[in-house]
Amino acid sequence: MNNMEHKIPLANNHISVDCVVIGFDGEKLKVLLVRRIGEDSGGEVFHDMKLPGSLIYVDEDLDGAAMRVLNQLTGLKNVNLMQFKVFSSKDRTKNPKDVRWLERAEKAKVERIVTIAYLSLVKIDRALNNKNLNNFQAEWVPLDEVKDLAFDHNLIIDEAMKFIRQYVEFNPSCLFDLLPRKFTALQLRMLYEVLYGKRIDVRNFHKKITMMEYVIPMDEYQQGVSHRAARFYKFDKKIYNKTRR
Amino acid sequence: MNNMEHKIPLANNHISVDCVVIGFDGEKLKVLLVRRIGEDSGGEVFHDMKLPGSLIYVDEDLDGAAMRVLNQLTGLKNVNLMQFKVFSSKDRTKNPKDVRWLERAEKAKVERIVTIAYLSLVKIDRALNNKNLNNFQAEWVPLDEVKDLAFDHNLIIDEAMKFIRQYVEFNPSCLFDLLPRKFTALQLRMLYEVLYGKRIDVRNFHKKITMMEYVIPMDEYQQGVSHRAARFYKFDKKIYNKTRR
DNA sequence: CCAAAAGTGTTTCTCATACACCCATGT
DNA sequence: ACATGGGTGTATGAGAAACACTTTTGG
Repeated sequence: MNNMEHKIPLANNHISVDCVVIGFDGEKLKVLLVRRIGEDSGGEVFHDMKLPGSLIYVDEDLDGAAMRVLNQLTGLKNVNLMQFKVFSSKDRTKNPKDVRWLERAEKAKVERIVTIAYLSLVKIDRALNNKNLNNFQAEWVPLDEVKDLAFDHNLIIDEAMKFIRQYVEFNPSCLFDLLPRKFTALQLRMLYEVLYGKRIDVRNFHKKITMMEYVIPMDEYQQGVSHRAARFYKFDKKIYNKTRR
Repeated sequence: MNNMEHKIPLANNHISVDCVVIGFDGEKLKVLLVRRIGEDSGGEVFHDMKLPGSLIYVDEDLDGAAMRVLNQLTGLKNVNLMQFKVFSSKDRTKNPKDVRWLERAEKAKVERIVTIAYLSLVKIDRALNNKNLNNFQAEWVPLDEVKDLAFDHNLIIDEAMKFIRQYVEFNPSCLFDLLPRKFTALQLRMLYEVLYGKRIDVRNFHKKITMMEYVIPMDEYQQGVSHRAARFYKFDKKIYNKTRR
């Protein structure tokens, strides 16, 4: 691929995808993790968590592999998957726990795995209670309760969050991927607050919503709440796309 | 790497890095390309251009490989290299020209090459007239004169430009990587104009410069120009880093 | 003195921020 | 009636944008 001097190219690389799937429950951001069962050096069984991921197969490209992982897990299709970073450090597989687990899982010695990290923002209610979540022992874990994960998956999540914050600025529509189809102003505001880690003034926020022509106030209100019912809003993708040209 | 059903993982992947090296000559953006010599289906020799790149070697990670490519070519060290996107589509190596060239260059059948694209912004004057540029038959090509390149390298350059525009917003200091150490207001303005593809009002721009505390006016002026001499400015990284906390 | 580019101020508008009270509903 | 969260308007300041003329220098 180059006309430089030739040394030994790295053959037999392993390429994987890992998916950071983020949901929002109206209060907190959650990440979708799958359970991993392994044995430590003393032969003791341990449980921990990891990001859903997979090596890539011969008949698919990276986007396809990420899509497959996400679909198997959540049953969701047509979600927006964004490739946001590659992790290729040699010591991402240096932990003996991880090495042992890998060699059992892949039945081969693994030198290094280059992983392409994907981010997806999903409606947590649509991806919840799916039987596949049980099959894969998957769980929604609040971001602030994520423990030590396999490999460098904690790092990958951190980078994903940095990416989202930047991405939202340029493409605010992705926020609505996290919210139910009908949502209240409070939900949207909480989402902003939790993403940027600071409080937002309620009145200014209502003005902001009013100025977003693609956030449509509905004639529908909350029901059965023990206080004034909040109005529902919906996101209009067509209007959004128009106003963004 | 996963606990999903197992199909055949893709072994023997090839992983490469490709570097989009951008320079600015005071008027236009240029990209560093290397010449490629191949044979078409009729056995005729053809010349075209490609991005500098390389497969990765066993003893290096991706950032290291990108660094090596850039250093061999330009002699530059300690430049800021940003990994900005992965290209993994199967048909990025579908052009018969490219297939033939690859098989000759790598002396093996190549199914697919996943490439990690890097972006680097450099001072064109420091990386010009380097003897290595001749050794590798490298050339600075104005962005608007780039012809059909090997593989999907045109696409990679397009994506690189999108990336820069976003990146500048968050990290304006990278603009000064493109300019000489001493630069005029015009040069800086042209850089903005060419990046965003629109004209900027001169007076407003001077105000903008004044407000950027990290752009220091010098007591030095242009010499030997047939009109009023422009003042030189310099970029102060220390001040920049302070004002960004 | 002419050509060519450098440099300079004021006004206007938009947008972000700060801030406090009344409204609707269920218990 | 009260507790709970929903919803509203105004005033201020900062930064972006529009706009035209004078200055310096070499030829």
